[in-house]
Amino acid sequence: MSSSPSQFLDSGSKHHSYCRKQKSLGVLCSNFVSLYDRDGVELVGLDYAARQLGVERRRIYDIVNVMESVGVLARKAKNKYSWIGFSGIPKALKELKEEALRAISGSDGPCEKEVLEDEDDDSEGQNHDDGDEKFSKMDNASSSSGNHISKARSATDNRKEKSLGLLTRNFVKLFLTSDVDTISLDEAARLLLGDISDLSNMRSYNAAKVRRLYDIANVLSSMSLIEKIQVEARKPAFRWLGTEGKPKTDTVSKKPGKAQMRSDDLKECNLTAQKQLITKSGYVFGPFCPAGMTKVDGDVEGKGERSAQDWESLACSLRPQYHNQALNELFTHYMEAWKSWYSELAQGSYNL
DNA sequence: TCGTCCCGCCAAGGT
DNA sequence: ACCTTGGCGGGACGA
Repeated sequence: MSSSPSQFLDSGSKHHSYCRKQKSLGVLCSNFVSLYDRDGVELVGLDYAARQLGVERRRIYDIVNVMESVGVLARKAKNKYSWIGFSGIPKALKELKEEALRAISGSDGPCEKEVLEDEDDDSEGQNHDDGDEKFSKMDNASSSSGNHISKARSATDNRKEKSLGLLTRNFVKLFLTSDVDTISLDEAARLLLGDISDLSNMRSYNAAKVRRLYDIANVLSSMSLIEKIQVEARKPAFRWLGTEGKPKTDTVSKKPGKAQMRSDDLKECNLTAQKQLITKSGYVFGPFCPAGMTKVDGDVEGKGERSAQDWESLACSLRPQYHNQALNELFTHYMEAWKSWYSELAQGSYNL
């Protein structure tokens, strides 16, 4: 199923072996964004996306889930999402924050447990996250500290509690409600960790969650909502950039917020180039040329056909820097791919 | 060595 | 019954 040639990933892979980096969720997310973040795009078809990006559908779910959690996408129907774009992030974050604050204030009882929206929220999982006052109480979906109380939660709840989307929201809430903008992986894992009651399983459970955290972090950082930093050896952490991590439509070069002016690595960031690549939503991203951009598959997606020239000039003149070095390197690769693709296009008809 | 995280199995949920 | 969704963790990759 993933055999369809990916214009994104395979363009240059014919000659060499497998490269793990090319397959990363972060890169995939970037490509996904490139594919959809343009004028006229309203619907996102999972199949189409998977085909275009040359990945199996399963990967699309991962991306879509975290993107939906931060308001970039909204599920419309089976296989269909509507593209809201980065402009939807502020609102989503606001809601998340309110939700989290409400939980903290515990307006109604103990700590409100995670909203299993569409669910009748049957139990009153109070959470017991021991002592991290600097972080708000996270609604530990699965916490159910009172291993006695809701022991027998429905399988559905159970499943939802562990969803990538929920984990993403909780992860984001950590930042939104705490007074720090950096959280170590350890901390995040611990705070988002569910059931601590069973120590025997804790290790593997935690490990599994950490894996998800990596997934989430990759997607979020590829959207510049967070960035991964290294506090100390072997102690990765995530820094919150939020909506300030990227310029908004009309505030491209406005005064940076706390997060925007991150030091070192970000300093590297080529803001000049970024300014030139503002999408309709004001988001800045790498000009990976999404195959299919010139051709609008009958499938809803991208009515935004834009002249190849536009893209070419973008590709030639811009060279955005990613916080993620891997992305940076990869970008170089894509530039090559782009060039060859474009020359092919220039020569003859390039039919997708 | 060990942090990172791809990959795909397979179960739950939906139609 | 078949399809979609997505949890999950083995194990490969890379620093």
